[in-house]
Amino acid sequence: MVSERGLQVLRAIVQDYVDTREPVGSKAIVERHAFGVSAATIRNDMALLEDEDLIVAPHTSSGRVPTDKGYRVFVDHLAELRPLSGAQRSAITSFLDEAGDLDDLLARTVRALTQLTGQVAIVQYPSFARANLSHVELVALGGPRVLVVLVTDTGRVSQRIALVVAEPTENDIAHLRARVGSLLVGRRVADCVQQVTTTLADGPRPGNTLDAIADAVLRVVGEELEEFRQDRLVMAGAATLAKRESDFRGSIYPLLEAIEEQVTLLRLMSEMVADEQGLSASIGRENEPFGLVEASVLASRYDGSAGGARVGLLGPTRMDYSSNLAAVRAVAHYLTRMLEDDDSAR
Amino acid sequence: MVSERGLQVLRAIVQDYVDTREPVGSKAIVERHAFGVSAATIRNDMALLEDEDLIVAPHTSSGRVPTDKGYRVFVDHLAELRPLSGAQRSAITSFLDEAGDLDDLLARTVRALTQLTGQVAIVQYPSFARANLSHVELVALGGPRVLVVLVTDTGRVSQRIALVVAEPTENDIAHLRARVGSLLVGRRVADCVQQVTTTLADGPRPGNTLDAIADAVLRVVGEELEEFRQDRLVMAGAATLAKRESDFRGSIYPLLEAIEEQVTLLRLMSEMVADEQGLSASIGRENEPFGLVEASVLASRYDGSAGGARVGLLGPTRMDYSSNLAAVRAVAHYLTRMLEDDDSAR
DNA sequence: AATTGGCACTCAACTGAGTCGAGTGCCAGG
DNA sequence: CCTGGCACTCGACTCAGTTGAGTGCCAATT
Repeated sequence: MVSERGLQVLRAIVQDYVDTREPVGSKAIVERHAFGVSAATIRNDMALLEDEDLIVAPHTSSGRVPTDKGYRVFVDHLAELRPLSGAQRSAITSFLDEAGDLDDLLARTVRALTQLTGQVAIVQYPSFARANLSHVELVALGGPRVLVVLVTDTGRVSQRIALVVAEPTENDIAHLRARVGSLLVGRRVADCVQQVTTTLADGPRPGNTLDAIADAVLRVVGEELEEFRQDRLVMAGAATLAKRESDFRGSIYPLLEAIEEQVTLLRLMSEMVADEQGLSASIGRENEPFGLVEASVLASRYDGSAGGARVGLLGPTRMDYSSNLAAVRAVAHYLTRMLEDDDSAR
Repeated sequence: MVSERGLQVLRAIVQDYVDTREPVGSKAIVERHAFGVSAATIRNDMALLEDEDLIVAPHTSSGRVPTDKGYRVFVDHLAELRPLSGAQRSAITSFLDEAGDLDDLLARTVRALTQLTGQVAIVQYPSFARANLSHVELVALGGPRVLVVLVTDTGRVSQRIALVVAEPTENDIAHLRARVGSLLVGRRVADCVQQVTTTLADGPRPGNTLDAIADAVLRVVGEELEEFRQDRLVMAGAATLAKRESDFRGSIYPLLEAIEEQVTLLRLMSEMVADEQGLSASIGRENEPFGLVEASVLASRYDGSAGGARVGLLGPTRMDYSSNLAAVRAVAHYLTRMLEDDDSAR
């Protein structure tokens, strides 16, 4: 079993290794940290830590490096989150305060987070499945094209063009608007999807032109709603990976690909288990199913009236967990506040 | 002056170097290419090419490598575009045929191009400044929020929410819609911007609530129009840079950053000068003002009823210009065809 | 005048021996 | 349980020597 001092040694190793990028030896530890004991004692502790698979020696005779398990213990038990400086805090708030709509706010959030941490920042769009559909707007664009606009009560808007069989009259449009509106407005997005599919399935074959147009419009509405349910990510700082490249044994290709694909990261983030503070971390090999064995992801829940989602960052396993976790927590905090306060801006 | 055979030697050097990634020597050339002369003769030619700064020897005694100027001559005079295979052509067309709206079409275009070339693919949104505004739609969202939707005759749609001082009535909305519509509908986007700013500047201070609402709406319309004018890029394949990393002497950081920033690439692409086929290339040091000295950009113009823009790719200077230029040309060709044919889908 | 074979020369890349030193494991003594 | 001491390991570095691909140049050939 690892002693209390053993854990302090682990903490020292993690901190120094993150700092210097070099394996940490017993002598370096007694020099940099005020343990009241000799190097030989530290060595004994290190031998125990190695037995527990918390640290490992790259070569028979060199300093030790934390294992993924070591980082995990550090994050769970040893890391003291290093709070942001006042300047940083006010920089974040003023930067986020200037945001216009939701898209802008999230874009600013990732930029702030990547700036703060030097890592790849990620924010998940608030999930809209729980939002209610508040408006359906149809606009004849001339010819066989009808613009369909959906608006939720949480302020998300999306539009798409439906191609219909014939040019609808103003009257047709008004009629359709009423028809679709009564079917969907006021319902939750998740229910709307259901509603649309059953209506399309149950309804009689289109008997006349108007019915055919209605069907086409409904199909487009369905596609659009489907997109509401899909989560999306906003990211920034992908380029920073190139700077940290030496932190990765292999190529950064899988990371860049995951960033481009998004779907892998979405799955990863949604499967992370948060602690009581809403913070979560997935370290190194824990990301094996996602092909990101040399990376860590830190995330925090944030909330808004639309229902929350996650904000976090992606970086090499060898990262400064104390600072980065604190930054993620702070940004999530401010993001939540922005979304609660100022409903109007969304 | 460089002889005709000298140029053939340059071509051979470029091709072999791109192939093998290693400096090519005189002996390798006579082996791989059927020049009817001896290695010594080739050496003489190579000396001349070196005088002209078309090739360079990394070390006193090793094979030669093309200079940026050498690539330039190759691209301008020597490259025979290697046409795509039938399978590739039909893959592109069927992939693009499935596209829904404009966004989807462009997304598919970059994916096809990055697939084809293994490089970073880029497409510039069609410029909308010449398009006409065909619809302005206002929707009261309840409370002080008004949804503003703009539609151009080329099918681009964008929406944004305006915050106004008081909740407008249905009547107010109808009135505003007519007012803004008569001001802008039918005009070219570029003119609309002008129109909005002068109206906002000249008009009297808002005398009543409705005027204040009108002002707020107009301001939002102005912002939205401004965004129409800004060009945007769609990209894919950034991760491929990590694979080709060894082709870059320095870090790929500046490249990833340019990709993330977009604005650099936009400037670069807009300043490229196309040949009579609409193709253009910017090679290595020619990109110095943009900080991309180890990269090349190939681009081609494409056209649509909305007015055209550019599609292209970004990769290391040491790339297969023959294949890549052909791929860019082909993709631009199909994209143009899609945009001409099938106006309805946009 | 262009081409060619021959030849001396250069220089990066590789090899192998030797040294250095940071760091370890272990042990006997405090 | 801690500590100083000590033998040991092994990567990193240095240095000299070798190899070989490739060049530049020149005199001879066509």
